[in-house]
Amino acid sequence: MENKKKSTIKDIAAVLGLTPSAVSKALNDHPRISDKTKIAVKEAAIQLDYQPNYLSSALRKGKSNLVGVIIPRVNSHFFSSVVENIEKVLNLNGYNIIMTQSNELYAKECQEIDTLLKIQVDGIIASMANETTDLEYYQKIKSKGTELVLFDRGEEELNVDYVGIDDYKSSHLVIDHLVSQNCKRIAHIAGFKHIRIYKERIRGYKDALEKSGLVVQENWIIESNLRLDDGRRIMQQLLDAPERPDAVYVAGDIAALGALQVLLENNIKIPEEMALIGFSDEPFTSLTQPSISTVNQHSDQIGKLAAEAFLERINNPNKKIINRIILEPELIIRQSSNRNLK
Amino acid sequence: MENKKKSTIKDIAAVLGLTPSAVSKALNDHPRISDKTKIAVKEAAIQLDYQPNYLSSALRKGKSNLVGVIIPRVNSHFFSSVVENIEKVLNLNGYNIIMTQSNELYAKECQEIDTLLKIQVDGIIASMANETTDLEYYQKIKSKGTELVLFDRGEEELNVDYVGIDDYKSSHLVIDHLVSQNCKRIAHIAGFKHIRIYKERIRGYKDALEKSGLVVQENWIIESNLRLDDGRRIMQQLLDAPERPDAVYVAGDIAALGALQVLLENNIKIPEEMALIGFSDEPFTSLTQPSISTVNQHSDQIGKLAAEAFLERINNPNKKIINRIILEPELIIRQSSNRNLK
DNA sequence: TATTTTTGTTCAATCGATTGAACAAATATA
DNA sequence: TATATTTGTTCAATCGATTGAACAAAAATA
Repeated sequence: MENKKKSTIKDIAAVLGLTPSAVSKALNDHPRISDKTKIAVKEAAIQLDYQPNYLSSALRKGKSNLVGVIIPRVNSHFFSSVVENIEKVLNLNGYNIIMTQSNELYAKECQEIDTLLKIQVDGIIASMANETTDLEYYQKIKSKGTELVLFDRGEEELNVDYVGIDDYKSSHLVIDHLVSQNCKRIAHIAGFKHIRIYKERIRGYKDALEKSGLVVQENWIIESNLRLDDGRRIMQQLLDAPERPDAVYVAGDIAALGALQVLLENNIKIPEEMALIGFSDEPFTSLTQPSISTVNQHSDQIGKLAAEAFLERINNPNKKIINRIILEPELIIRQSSNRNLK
Repeated sequence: MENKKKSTIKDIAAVLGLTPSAVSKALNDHPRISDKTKIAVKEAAIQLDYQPNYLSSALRKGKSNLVGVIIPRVNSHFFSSVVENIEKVLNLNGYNIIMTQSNELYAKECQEIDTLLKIQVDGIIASMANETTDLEYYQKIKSKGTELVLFDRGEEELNVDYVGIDDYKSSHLVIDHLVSQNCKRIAHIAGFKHIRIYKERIRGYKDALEKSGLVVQENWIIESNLRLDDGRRIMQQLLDAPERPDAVYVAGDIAALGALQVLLENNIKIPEEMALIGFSDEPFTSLTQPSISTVNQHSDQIGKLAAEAFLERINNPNKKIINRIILEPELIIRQSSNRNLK
């Protein structure tokens, strides 16, 4: 049962009376090898169930054909969909991916980067953890000569290819819609300002309010980790405040779900008394009662484009231009903010 | 900025006037190397920012120190928690893990196995996809001499180490509890019978009913993929039937959530008119209104034990005994089945 | 002093595949 | 026929680290 002897090019060579190098060249379609030999070698390879030794060829070629993907967490539809699409594109191009998650922790992220560099991946495609402010480890990736592409959460200072959506514009879509629904007092459950995407959403929120002639109240911009509990806690806080908002724009769907729970528990009418909008178009937003309006980030496109950016770079190592691909956000209007529908 | 030259043992040797082999031995604490040399080598290694080349040592030693983990899907608390704990234990022992997901698809699972074998992982820890009935690919892992440990979803015929819970007993806990709540007509939204764990849950369900003197109705055992929609569809079906059950035991939490949604939409009183119990203790079960009773599978323990089983085996390659570790399930009683509380 | 043992290091082969150079044979050209 | 070109294969070095054997020097024993 146990057939542990893996065959090598040496074995094939022995069978056919050739040298290992001839076999190697035949398998790699070297022009100087005759078609007759190539066919014979390839048949023998199948006969012997030959599998190339990845380690040795990677060592020799200085190329592993492995790409590391680092995401904050995996149980989010957005991130797992991005990874799925990265994988799809890279597999077609002979690469395999290694997926790791930082769990939003800087220390874990550093450890994952070290592991990936150790196994000598050809590149890393990453979205940064919430905690990450020190970019030293990302510099390290570049200084080792490993390709780096960031998506969604990425900082401009790193000067690497980036794929994401226009967060500033997303906020405009959200606020304009809420204003059209006649909302006047719009609060924002925000992500942390030190992360670029959340900073942009806050900036867009403020500018869009001013554009519509509404006043920006600083105490209605509340930063958090955007976990379920954060959404619950902050929504309760908003309800308890002397002046209640009549709409809440949450920078993440999970926190929006928490907010929704609190609203339901307090028998607040949605969207009449309070409109609610989330961010990311997680699948559950269409399943809740009422369903939650949200912003579609085009996770499939992001994954595809990030993978292509990596391929582009690995195939043109001395390319100097940095690509920043910014996709158009799309507002998905559901029950939680649509006063006309009800 | 770009400091691409990675240093090797050769560089260290050159600096100290030694040979590469002396350096290698010094770094690996070979007994025949003097302490003086060891210290000098290790200092030079730090000075030169030396990182061992994983590929070359893996090639030479025939050992990658990489373990592949295959799970059906990653956006489930149970699986991601198992992976987290596998990683924790293995990292401490000098291994790194590569996590992949099958998305419950047999074809994807085969592809992932091929990838993992290609990068020559030292072992694979896996939970099988729902679709998988053909065990050929798992045989392949073993025949290549790669260690294999299964958890949760695993088949006995494969004859490999396994970690899971006692599914038969779980059903007894569930049914006994429902009976104690005075439920008489208990339906079972089941997983597919061809998968051992679901078969066991069904067997336990039947036996427990009989033990309590209740009649087993075959049309109240409905197999499915246990997705959210399956739960919704089947619950609706049960509500529309001439005789309604007064309790439903669902073999998965996601499907239980679907069932709960339908019950709420139909204004059925829970647990008075209908009690509901899920399986896996996914975090959301405690967040719903009402919260869902469920079975705790000890994901942390499973991950830890699976990793330890792998280590045990890799350290004793000629060990013949197969370990089957079966953990005790724990019933978590929440609002959806506790008639006394309300 | 001669011989054995211990210690510290170097030598050389190895893991498996790749690749430019070298070489011989076959074919084409002058 | 002599020379140039093309074709098919082998040779040998290489990627970087590891490891048993060999060797020389130092220390211990007879």
